[in-house]
Amino acid sequence: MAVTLADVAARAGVSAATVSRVLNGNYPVAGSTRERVLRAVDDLDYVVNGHARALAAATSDLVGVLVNDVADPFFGLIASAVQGEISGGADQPSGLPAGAGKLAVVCNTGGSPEAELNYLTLLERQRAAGVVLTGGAVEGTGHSTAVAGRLARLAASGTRIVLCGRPPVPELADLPGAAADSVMTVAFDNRGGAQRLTEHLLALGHRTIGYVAGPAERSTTRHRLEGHRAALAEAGLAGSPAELDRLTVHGYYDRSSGYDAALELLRREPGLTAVVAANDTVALGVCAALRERGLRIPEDISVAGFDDLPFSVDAAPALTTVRIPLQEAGARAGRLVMGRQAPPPGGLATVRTELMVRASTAAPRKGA
Amino acid sequence: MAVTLADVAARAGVSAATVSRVLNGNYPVAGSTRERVLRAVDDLDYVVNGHARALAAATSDLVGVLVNDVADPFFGLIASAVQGEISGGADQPSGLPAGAGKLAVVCNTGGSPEAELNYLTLLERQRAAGVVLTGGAVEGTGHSTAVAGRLARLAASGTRIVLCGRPPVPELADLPGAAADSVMTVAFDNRGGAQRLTEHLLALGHRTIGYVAGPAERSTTRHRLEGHRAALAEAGLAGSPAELDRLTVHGYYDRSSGYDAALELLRREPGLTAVVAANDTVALGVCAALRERGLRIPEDISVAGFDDLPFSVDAAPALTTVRIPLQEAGARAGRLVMGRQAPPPGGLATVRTELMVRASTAAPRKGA
DNA sequence: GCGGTGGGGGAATGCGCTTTCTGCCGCCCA
DNA sequence: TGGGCGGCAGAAAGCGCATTCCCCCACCGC
Repeated sequence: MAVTLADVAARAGVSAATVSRVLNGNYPVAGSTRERVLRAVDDLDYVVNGHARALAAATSDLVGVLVNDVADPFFGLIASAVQGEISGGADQPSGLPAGAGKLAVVCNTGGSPEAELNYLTLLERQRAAGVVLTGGAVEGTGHSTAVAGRLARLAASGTRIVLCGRPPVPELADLPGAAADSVMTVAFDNRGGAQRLTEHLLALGHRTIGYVAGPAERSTTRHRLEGHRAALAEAGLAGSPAELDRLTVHGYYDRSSGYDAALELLRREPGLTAVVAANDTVALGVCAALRERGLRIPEDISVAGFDDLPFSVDAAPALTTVRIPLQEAGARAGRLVMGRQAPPPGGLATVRTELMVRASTAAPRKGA
Repeated sequence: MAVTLADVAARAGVSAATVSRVLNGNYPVAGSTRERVLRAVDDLDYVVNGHARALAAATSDLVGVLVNDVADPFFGLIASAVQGEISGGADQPSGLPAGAGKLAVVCNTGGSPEAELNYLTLLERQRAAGVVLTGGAVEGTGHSTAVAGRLARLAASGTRIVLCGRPPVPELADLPGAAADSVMTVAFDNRGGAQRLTEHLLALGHRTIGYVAGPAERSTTRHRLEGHRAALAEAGLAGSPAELDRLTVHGYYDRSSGYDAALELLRREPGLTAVVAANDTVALGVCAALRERGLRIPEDISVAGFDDLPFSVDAAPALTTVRIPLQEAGARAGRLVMGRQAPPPGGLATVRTELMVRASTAAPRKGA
């Protein structure tokens, strides 16, 4: 049915080996022969069988990209950037001949640890050339150990691993031989960003700041919360753990969680003058809830987000937030996973975050 | 290095064939034998080689999803939904045994026709089980013919094809044999939605309506524009082609295009009372430009978008737009491409769009 | 003119798995 | 008791390609 190498060889009057060599260009072939082969390939509309090639050459042109949810711009931006890098450099996905580009397999884990593990297995099955893990790690349970195990096996079999926006995995630091070098991390400075954000609020005069955190078991949640509390502590506002927890509500990284959390915070502390959200999406939910309660932003209450997603600047009002250069981070992860860029020292690179002060934060009202 | 079927067979004291049968469960194997094999698999941490399997069985667990840009929520939402369906049903991506789920290969074409073609070749190379093409088609050039050709070949080789948010390809209607049934379309009613949107504006009393269209050669752009003009014509406001074109500016589907286009429209027609944008993202850019010009929305000028992306409700003001059930459409496309749902009659399903009237549109000022 | 040399091409092997095609064994029925 | 049959398992033939090894044939130097 399908056209095979042998068909092309027959038509060009050469052996299959020669066709293979022409296609891969890794062996000298006379110009005239090459031309005949190429013409035959064209005539027959031949397309190599990737599986056969992968099997014979023990290589793969797949790179897995694990994300919590592609529909979330945070991950979409990263995935897009990774994809741009791995599919044949800066320009278009390479044509037939070159083919240095690889295919991105985007895996939606939905934030589920089991799904993450399953996808890792699927990728191992496909002998993926590389894997990019994005989003915060799930901590606490045995999950991180399980992931570490899978990653170790992947790394051992030559798969390059890049953690993007996720802390390094200690278990992977001391892998035998070259495997250790194939695990790299592009981390975000969540802690520092969160700290600067809260410092900004404190500088404006806020003293009663609510915090809408993400799911408790995620590293991203923890780091941002730590940064927030570090700022509080430095300002001498640490308070008791109970007090801190009273002004902290956990939820998911989505709009409705922000909405619910804002209501809850208001119930716990009507004197709130500012709310920091886990991310911009959550912040939008917070704003919606506050507005429905008749509060004006930022006159009555300030709101801040995180990530600086594209829509944040168009929100009402424009959101004060912390910018993470997601596309740059994703691009870098893509280059690393492709082996096109030297690994950073220690295999760890941390991308800076930047405070973006906009219209959703202001000094609290005098009365407050 | 890697553990193979033979290793497992040896450890279990059976032949490779038996191991294969246990793993695939497509042949009777005695319970005790199965158990021994399973234990060996577990002991050895065996993971099948997907390429070898694909080669031998002439099947693949890859499904390509072509999008213009994953970072764009429009495509992210669709991709996410498709992905959810193909990776093992409603729940998590199937574990090791079942394995009915497939992997989604998300391909960012960046809207480039060549990239689209290249990806199609790459997917053919991987003998993809299915391909979902999203986003409007590029019309006019020879591109659609080229795409039709590639799709025809894919379909002929058993790959299921689903066009999502893209008009049917006429050349593919009369493929020989079963191939015709493997091409399906989930279209969006862009035309109808656009028409209802403009009718809404007309009903409010607007008579001078600017239109910020997408790239001229895309089918989506054309359909929305047609709907818009159909509404105008029905209201007896058709005007001359020149007049229509004067109030139409083309750009990309991004924020900055909307920004620039709004300025241009204002220059051409200061008396504008409403602007319809190609999509919500563009509408945001339009709003930003208008606001900078000191115009209030909707008091001075109304703005409408399209798609009803998640952020639209949180924009300032909340955007009037046309909702496309993207996740449902994507999920349907996913089911179709997996063969889990019977193809719609004629292979064509059209998803309805719904007018969402919100705060960005209102009656024009009396003076205008 | 002869052995040497090296560029170019073919034959054959194997990658790891699926899948006939056989074949063995124990059981039932005549 | 013997022929058959059903339930299982093994042997082996590929799937389509990359690659190693080998060979052939100019062409060169002596």
